[in-house]
Amino acid sequence: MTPYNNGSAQSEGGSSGSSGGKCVSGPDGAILKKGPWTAAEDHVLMEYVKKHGEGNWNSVQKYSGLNRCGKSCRLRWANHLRPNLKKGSFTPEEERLILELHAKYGNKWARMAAQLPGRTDNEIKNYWNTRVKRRKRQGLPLYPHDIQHLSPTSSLTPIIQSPTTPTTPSFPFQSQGHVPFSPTPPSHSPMSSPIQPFPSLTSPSSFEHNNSSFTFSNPSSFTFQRPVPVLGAPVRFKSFRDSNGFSLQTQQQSPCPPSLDQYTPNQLSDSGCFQFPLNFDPTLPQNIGTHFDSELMNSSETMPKQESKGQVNCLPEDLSKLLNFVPANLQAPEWYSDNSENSNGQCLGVTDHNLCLDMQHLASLFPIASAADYGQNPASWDNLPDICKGWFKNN
DNA sequence: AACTTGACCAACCGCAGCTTT
DNA sequence: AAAAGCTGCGGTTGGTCAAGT
Repeated sequence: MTPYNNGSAQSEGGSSGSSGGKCVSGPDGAILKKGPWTAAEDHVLMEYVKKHGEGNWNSVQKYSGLNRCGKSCRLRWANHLRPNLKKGSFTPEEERLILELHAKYGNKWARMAAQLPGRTDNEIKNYWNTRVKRRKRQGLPLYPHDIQHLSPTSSLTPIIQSPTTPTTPSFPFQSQGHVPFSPTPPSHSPMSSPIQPFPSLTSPSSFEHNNSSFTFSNPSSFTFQRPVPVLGAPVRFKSFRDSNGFSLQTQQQSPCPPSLDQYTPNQLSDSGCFQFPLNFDPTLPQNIGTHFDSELMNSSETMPKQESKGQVNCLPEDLSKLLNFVPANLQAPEWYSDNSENSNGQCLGVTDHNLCLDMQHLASLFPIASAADYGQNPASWDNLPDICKGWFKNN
């Protein structure tokens, strides 16, 4: 019945389940369960995450008694249990976006998912593979004509491939002197590449840094090269401390969320959630956008990974100032709100959408409050763009 | 009604990259 | 510097269901 044999397969090998391989047995040799999750298991996992936050997936079994390997727990959480997940079929807008993103990035599902709030890489991947199959059978091109130009293989040759074959296009033009545009740039770990140059929030109206541009036309309108999007998943940032002493931690180091006591009352809402301390004006014109320049983006995407490492510790001071308003123990990726409508609705405009994602991305870098609060705080992280507007307004 | 096919979905696997020891 | 551990990503597999034959 179930494709996942709970006995035989697990007896093979002796993997601890803590590495990237099969989840066959726990650290103590206990047989780990595979296959579909039960409601009870879901509940246990939910409770665990509420209590300890995300990360430390290999501890789930240890502390919750759940007989699942860490990988399985992470996957279950990311794809099914985490708040704000959208269920159901993709909307036409989402489908369109997927096409565009795939034309740009290739099979970078996580990257695409980062730009589709509430959607998981797995969903997108499944959707795409299904689409590939269908289009192939129908003899249709993968991309509509108006999107094909985005594709690096804009030769308009239908990119029909086996669904099991990576659909990452090749780049026949690269040898023809075109600007290399890799849809599958070097894969960046969310936090290994995080460090696209951050803008200096008090800098002159514009500047360039390395190959990226950041323009700052007025305090409430700016563009910057979006960082490499990340999945709304826990980040690998173990810790970070800037020159001002700001520290950033994930649950990996601090499984139990620290108390909020250390924050001033105006940093915490009644519900204990963080609020931006400045005079936040929700009526501020929605004129903060990102300048989404694929070429610029590209240039950074191809940045050697080593660079990012060096940049981790050189956040501009002004950004650090901004970040200082964000409690280090806040623990909430962008989806930490049970109001999906709200979350999605805040990212309506195309440009704001990008910014929103970026800010959510940024937000996801910071662990938020007690995880028990998630779902009760629709205004915690999803409003980071607005938070920034408030910041700009007051600076 | 039984069978086939396609779409959708959930979950596993292996690998790679990063962090920690 | 190397090994071990952890996490995330992309590819793949296989079950379920609905529509078609």
